[in-house]
Amino acid sequence: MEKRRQVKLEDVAALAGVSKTTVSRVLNNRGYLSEATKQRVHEAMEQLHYCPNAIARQLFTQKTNLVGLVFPTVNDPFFGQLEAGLDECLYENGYRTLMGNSQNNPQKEEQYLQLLLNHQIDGLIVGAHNQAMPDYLQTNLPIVSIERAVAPQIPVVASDNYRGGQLATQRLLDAGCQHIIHTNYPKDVMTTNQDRRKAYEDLMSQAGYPAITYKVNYDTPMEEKKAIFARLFDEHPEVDGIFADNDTNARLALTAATEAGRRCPEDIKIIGFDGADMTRLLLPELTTIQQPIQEMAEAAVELLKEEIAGEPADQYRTLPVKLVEGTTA
Amino acid sequence: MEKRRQVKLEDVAALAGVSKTTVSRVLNNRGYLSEATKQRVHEAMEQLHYCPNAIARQLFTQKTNLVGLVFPTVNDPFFGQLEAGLDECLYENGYRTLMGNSQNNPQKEEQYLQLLLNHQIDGLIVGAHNQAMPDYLQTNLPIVSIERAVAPQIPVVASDNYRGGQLATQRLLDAGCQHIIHTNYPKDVMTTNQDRRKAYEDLMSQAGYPAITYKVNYDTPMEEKKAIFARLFDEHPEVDGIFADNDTNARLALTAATEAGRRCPEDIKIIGFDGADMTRLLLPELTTIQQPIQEMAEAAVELLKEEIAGEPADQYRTLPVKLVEGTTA
DNA sequence: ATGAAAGCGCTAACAG
DNA sequence: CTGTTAGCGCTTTCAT
Repeated sequence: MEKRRQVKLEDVAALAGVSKTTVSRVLNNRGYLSEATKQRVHEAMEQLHYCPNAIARQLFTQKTNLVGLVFPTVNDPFFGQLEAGLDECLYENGYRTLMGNSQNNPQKEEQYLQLLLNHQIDGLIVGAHNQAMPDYLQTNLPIVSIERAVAPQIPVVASDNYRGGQLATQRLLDAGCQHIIHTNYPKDVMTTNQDRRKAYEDLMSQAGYPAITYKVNYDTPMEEKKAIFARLFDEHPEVDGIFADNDTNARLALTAATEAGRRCPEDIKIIGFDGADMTRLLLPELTTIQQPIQEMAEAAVELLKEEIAGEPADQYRTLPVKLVEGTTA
Repeated sequence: MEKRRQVKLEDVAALAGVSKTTVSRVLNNRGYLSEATKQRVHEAMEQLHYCPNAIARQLFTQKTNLVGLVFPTVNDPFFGQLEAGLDECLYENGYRTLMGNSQNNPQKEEQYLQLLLNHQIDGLIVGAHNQAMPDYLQTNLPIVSIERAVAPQIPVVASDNYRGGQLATQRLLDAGCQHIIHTNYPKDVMTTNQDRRKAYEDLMSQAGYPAITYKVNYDTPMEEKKAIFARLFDEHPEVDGIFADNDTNARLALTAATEAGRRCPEDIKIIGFDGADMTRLLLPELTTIQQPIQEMAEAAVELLKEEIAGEPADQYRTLPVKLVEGTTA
């Protein structure tokens, strides 16, 4: 191992003609110090280009100022915006962000968790969507979950998914749709997306229509997803409305509809869910239910801070959604 | 500071009736060990739920297995896919990823860099696009740059931007466009995007047409960007082709064109740059120049590994681009 | 207002 | 094959 000799506290102390303690005090601005020594120490630091070694400090304080993020992937309009928001909030609160793309692979999620724990992170924000329930509980690490019911004692930040499902379904019903199909995760995946389904089913039932949900898992390969939507139009030629549980699926539905010879919104109306900035930019014509992503990020960091401070955090924080107008529904 | 008493090496040693050294040896699978002790130590670890403290190890080895990523934001089709790819490659090579969204703010970039250095990261991959040249050079940290000329001695991974610019411009010329306008960063921003402009200018010059480039900086607020494109159609009603330096700008051009009453591709042809998966999914009709994002990520990690290993890394790695067909050009 | 010394948890000479 | 010892760079009692 190469010994890249680093400038350390001791060197600064030697140059300034004081003890390590004093330099440490200057560094942390703690305790009584004469202006004169402060000055001298600062000069010595400058001169040596001193850069404190966070690792050594961490070893002592048992604090890393590192927060892990475990989500399926950052390459997604929703998760990308969310993680960017989280990173920003965390940064403002003095934390650095450790990325963990689980790719919806439970095994990889476990591994990541283990690695992040090894790194002695101060906290964890999770939003991966898996069947399996990871051993997050084994540890007493501060954790916040986003849009996922992980375990009873772990706080969850979520948008008002049920309300969103209502808004979406009602919109299609109001537009005169009678054969509305929904897409969502398999029922055993523990995400709050399931509340969107619940609302859909409730409203369809009230309206006296059958509820039909096509399973589209997050990590289903793209080609397979496309096939599912093609099949949807095949199996249900009567469909005149689609409520997709996220915007990328809505886009696939739109493409499949066009390929099946339907015009949107004349023949079929489509509404999505998420309303991330990038989707709004690239596909502004999509009508969708928008989640307050930035606020969710802020709420999550807020809750995490409370947990880290040892305060009893709220168990659940629900944020409002809204319908944004496009031309597809 | 709360003393959450952690199980440590010493406890395991005590329980197993051996020395710390032996436990350390078992942990790292180093040196000669009898099967019997190995067994006993493993049992003790199990029993105590021992989890090695990476910080302590890092302090000794001077290695953190942490690599910092400094890009404008992860909330972008190109950067999102790139960072996801980088994270995956780094993970496979035993590194964890530290996120650093500089938001194209030179000051924030400096801060991030400083913080990452404090965290004793093993390497850095940068791709922020700023005017200012940060003090990356002060340090002898292994660094790789993506799509940005940072400094002479820092390796750069880039796609063949000049070729991409040629492909795009030629495509528009072939389609009969005579008034092609380009968008790009201001000239003082040190990104390889400038090569796209160069190719455009060269081909336009060859064809005997004037080259007109509208400045659209990455961090220009969205509303302002929209205004720029509206103005473009105002100032150049004769425009019949747009070569945008990235896909989101191409989307803005498309919207502005529609709002100006032009049909695409009948009245105006538009071609973008990047071809990220998310853009392909959400806006498949866009004709664009596709960068091999995954390969770029792999190449960057490859180069970084070489640097970390102390091998002399190549100074430049250029990867091929290709035109992907849409209906806008 | 400043310093000496102990120790955070782990690893690696060097002995035995 | 295993243990003793010193030390990675920093912080903090406890003295003075």
